[in-house]
Amino acid sequence: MTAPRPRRTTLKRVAERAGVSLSTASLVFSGKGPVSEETAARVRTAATALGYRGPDPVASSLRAGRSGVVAVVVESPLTLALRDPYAVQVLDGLADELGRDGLGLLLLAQDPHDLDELGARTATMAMDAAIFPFCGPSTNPLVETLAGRGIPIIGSGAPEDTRVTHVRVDEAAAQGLAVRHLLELGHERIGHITMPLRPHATTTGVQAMDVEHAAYPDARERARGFLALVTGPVVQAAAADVTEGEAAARLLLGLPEDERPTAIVAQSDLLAAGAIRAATSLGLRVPEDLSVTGFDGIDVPWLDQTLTTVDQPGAEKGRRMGAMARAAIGGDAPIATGYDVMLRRGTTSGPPKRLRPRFPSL
Amino acid sequence: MTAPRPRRTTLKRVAERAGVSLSTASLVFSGKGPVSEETAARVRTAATALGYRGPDPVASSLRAGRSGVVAVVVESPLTLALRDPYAVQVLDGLADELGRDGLGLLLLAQDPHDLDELGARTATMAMDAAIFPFCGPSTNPLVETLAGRGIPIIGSGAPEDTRVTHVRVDEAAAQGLAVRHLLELGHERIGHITMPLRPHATTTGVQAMDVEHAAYPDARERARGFLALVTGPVVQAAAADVTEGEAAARLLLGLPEDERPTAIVAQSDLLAAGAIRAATSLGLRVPEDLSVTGFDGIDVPWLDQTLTTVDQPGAEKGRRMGAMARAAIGGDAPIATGYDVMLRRGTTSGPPKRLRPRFPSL
DNA sequence: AAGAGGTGTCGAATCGTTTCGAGTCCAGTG
DNA sequence: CACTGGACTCGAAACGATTCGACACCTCTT
Repeated sequence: MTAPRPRRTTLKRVAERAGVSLSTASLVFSGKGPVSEETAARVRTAATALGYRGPDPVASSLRAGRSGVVAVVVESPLTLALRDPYAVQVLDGLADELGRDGLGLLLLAQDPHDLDELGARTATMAMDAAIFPFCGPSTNPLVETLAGRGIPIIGSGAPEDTRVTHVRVDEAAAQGLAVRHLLELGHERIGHITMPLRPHATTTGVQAMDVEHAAYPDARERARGFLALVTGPVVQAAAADVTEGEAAARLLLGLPEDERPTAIVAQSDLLAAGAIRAATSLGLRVPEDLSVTGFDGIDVPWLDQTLTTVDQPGAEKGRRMGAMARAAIGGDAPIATGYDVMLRRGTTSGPPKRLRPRFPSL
Repeated sequence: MTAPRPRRTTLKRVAERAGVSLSTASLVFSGKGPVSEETAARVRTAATALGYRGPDPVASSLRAGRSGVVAVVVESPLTLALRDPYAVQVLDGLADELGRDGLGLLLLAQDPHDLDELGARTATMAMDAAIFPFCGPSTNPLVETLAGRGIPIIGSGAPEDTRVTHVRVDEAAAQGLAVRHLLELGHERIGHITMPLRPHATTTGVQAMDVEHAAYPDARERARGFLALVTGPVVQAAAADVTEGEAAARLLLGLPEDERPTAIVAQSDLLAAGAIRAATSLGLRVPEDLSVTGFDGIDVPWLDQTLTTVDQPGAEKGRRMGAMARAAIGGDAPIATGYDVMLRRGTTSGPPKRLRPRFPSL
């Protein structure tokens, strides 16, 4: 936003040179009105001669009252958010769907240490809609700014605000699918690894109360879904990645043997992968000694197993949000929709091994 | 681009209501000119009363001749491109640097099956500069469109075009670092795994000629760097990911024992990780039976080893390109720059095991 | 008291399109 | 021949801001 740009060739100059009116020249480029082939050719020749670069998108936008840009807000540094293949899937579906309407995807990464910086940009960047596609915090100051500008906002559960139209998954029920599966297999001691419950989380055991006060709705709902079915130890991971998943699992597996869970329900596939690593390095076999379930249904090609997981097609979710944004831009009031997920059985869950029963059978 | 939007409150109406001129009202919001506190208050009151949402970014852009948007072109579906943590690092650095100037990052994913679709968007979206941050094809039709619009273009080696200003790494020399390292350790049979040499590549052995005709400059240059120092089997991976890296390595390790490489130079860390998996599953130990080197220097937390790799700080590279875009927008002619990388020794390389010497020592 | 130097305010021009309504011209119809 | 209806073209009015230069008006100097 500094030096002045060299003046560009304008449509007006082209029109003058071609000896037609500005309006006619415009018609030639937009192809909207009837223009004789001869005139059109003259205009095109003039354009080429003058090095005209086509209608200025900004001017078109001003006239059209629409910029063709949809903001996608990522509530953390990209390196963190996009570490998860699931997030990338969502983004891909989103980009694809927006592309269908010729809409551009403006990627806004929100630095948790400097929220205001992004606020300024959200206030001054041209956009027709905004999307919060990931499990971000339940409240976000950007919503205020955006809603204030009259920009339609789409989210997936978060932020929790009436001005945000959601693509909603019943996270609690979804997580419950995995727990039920383990219960049916006969597990009695099940541990849970949550995604971060709030910014700057640490990997540590948490209580039901911490869950209730979580800042991130997705993590909270999944944990609620877990706690609704069983009482078991819950550990929060500092980040939804393999390293922290492993650390969290070590906490659970470090319990005395008769308290140690025979199954771990992780809130994401990456966390589950970490749990499997922890088990392996402790000499536990999966699923014989420990069952593990994930969430998302991503590819984990470097894992030797197929995860039992709650399958949540990310690309489809992204597309759904993209379609909602399109609708909102088209002037339709966006409609919140639900979304179904399914349990997919893999090789990482099985019946528990009954070891050293406390009360030997008679 | 369909229904008309409801009219928004304009600055003009605010000015009228506040009883001041349009120019004064503008001054209040931009904070540029001297305005008495009293007048400013009146304007702000009027704005609130009318629900004025602040200056329209599009109108400002038109006036300023600048949109504040930088396009970032990804030459493949996002799921492919962002699978690589290195790419994400670059993107992160880029976003960060652009953010400093309040610039937005417009993410454009180019579907290899429908190049024209993106062409239309590049032609009609507002942007002040464009960046090709990844190892894309050496020629790209978008360059024509963008250059034709007079938009400055930044790239990292690709596309190879005089209208693109590059942040250049001597890829051949960089890859040579890894090869030299292995030669110094005493390896004599070294294999090479390349990233895809062209769109729609398959995992298969390739010849020097294929390398020379590669469509992707980065892969080509690295392979050249390899071939300049040793003659060894070269296998192309269909994608720069773990799965294809493993498949490619199997091809190399399937050679008869006395031709089988004792070391593999991979063009990316993900490929190297795949190679290590292949070795492990074949019962070969790394580095005792096989040395493996990567390229990029990313975190591979699920690997039990530390990769020996050519360290190429991605965030820094992204920042560099972002800074160049900023400069170009500021009106400075962008200057191509070079970039240094270093070999980082890890635990995946060591001296070769001398097995069954053909000429037993006397 | 005249001139210098600030403040605060305003009018008008400009940014580069798109689109609406009206007007011209000409061929076809009754 | 008068009239209707296309096909084509045009002028002018938006779209919503920013900014330059001019103009008051006031307060200090000298």
